[in-house]
Amino acid sequence: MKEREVRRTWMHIDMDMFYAAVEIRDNPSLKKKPVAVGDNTMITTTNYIARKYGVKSAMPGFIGRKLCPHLVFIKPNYPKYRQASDQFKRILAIYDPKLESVGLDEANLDLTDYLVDNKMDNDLGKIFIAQKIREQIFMDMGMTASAGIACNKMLAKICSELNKPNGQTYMYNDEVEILKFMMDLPVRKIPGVGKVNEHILSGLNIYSCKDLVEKATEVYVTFTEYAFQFLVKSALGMARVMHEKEEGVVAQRSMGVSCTFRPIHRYNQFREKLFRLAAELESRAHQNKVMGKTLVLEFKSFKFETKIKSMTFPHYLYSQNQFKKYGILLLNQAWPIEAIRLMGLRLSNMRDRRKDKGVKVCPEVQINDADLIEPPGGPDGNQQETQDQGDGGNNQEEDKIVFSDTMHHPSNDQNNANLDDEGIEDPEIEQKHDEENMKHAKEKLFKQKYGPGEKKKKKIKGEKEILSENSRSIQSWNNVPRFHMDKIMGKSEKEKRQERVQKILKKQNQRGIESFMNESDKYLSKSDHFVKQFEELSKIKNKNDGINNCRQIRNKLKKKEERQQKDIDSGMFGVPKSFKPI
DNA sequence: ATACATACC
DNA sequence: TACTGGTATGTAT
Repeated sequence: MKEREVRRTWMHIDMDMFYAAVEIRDNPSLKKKPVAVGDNTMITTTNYIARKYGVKSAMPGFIGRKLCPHLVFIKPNYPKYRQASDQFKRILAIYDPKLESVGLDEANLDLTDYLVDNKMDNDLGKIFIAQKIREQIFMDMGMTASAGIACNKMLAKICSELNKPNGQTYMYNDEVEILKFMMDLPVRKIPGVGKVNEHILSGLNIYSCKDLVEKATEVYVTFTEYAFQFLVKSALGMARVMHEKEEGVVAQRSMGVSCTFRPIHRYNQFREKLFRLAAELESRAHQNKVMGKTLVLEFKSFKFETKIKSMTFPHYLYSQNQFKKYGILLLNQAWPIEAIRLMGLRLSNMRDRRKDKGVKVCPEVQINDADLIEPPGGPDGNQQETQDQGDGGNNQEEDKIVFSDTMHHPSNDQNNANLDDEGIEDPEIEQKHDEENMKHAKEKLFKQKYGPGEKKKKKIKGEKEILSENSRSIQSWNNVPRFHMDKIMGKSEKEKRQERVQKILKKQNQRGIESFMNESDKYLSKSDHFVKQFEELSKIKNKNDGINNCRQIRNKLKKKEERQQKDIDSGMFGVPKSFKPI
């Protein structure tokens, strides 16, 4: 990554309580009432009156009602919000045609070009233009928005939160200002640092961005290179300054559907859900004119544990029958499964169907009785009941109805008639592709059962050093911070790392750290201090020390979690004990 | 390539 | 009674 870049201007703009605002606009009598968009199970948005009662988004509706008995619930109307969102984005596109949207109510704009073209590339111009955009939104839509203006996306986003609702915050493009601001900022405010990573950092006694920079060595040893760079750079207020995508169209990488229901456990029920999802996924894939090579089946158990089965095929899939047929393979692979409350089906490894005349396309397959045979393991996932009891007993029939109801070939769909002229190959080839896909799948399943015939050579993976431009977050650690001591024990590895530390300091963060040091006036020399700390840590020759350190942190986290669990169990937060599933 | 975890709205 | 759903992407194996 380059050095700190302060010459560009980004604005992050965010509609205030978007869904609720749309509803209030359409029904002004709601204006003075506490409003929640959502239902009894989940609230998606609330207005500021409801927020005064502590009713917030992502809160179950029944708790919201408890906190605020006269809360007005409104059923979400997503098409309406999408329409409003389009209008919002049309206004923004005047200022940056390449704007990046985040959900329906947020966007990142690179205002640099607009400001330069209009000879407004100065502090006043930037403040003025953000004001103007917000006014235009208010005039056209009757809704307010909040904005943050700064030299990069991350800072702009953080700033947009500071003056809500109907306000804006401008951050000067000045390194000292930025560092001053960042130092007191809790790490959680870094977009990409969520609950878990906040937790892990707290285990290292890191709470503010200042802590993060001061304890960079610990972070370096605890996290991967990639995450380390992300965290330290973010703490210094550095983030990407260029657009993620070159031109217009966003290349969506995966597409999926899922639904939540009362727990089910019978094979027939599973298959029924799968078939519904397949039909839904087909229509989505169709609308977006995409096909995909990888199919992912997701289950969420009654205990809220998520399981995933996925398979990549040699040929592209696009129709519900394909999703059903290959989805069954995934289902059978996972069977038996304990009772679940959610199932999802996702297509990834996607391509645009229209552009792929010569591409390998899986044919419209037929589903026959053989595909509907239950796998070994019985009709129940983990239950002992007999099949005739409960609401799932008659599912064989239900499946057939659902199946035939929704089954149709894409070519029957008038909207998409043109697709088939371009995308589909002749039936013989299609047949061949289906056979190849099946063969592929069977080989996979066989290998999985009996093990691979030949061991693959293990590839030595180079560590990811470059922070990808569109990355937002550090990802999973299995809930436990990993000490990578084993990696740095090897002499050459250690040397390499020390070199990297020097390099990071000299080439990337030096200016940032320098300013930081001047501010805090705590250290004599930036790199000396850093390297010294690193050497101290590297002295831990015994791997067990590293593991013990890791254990300490893990125990800390565990205890904290237990305490929180106790609070929940004891009925704090107004959450009934029965709320936690088993 | 597969499975899983985290994050964001 | 009752804690979403969709997309993206890092990490481990």
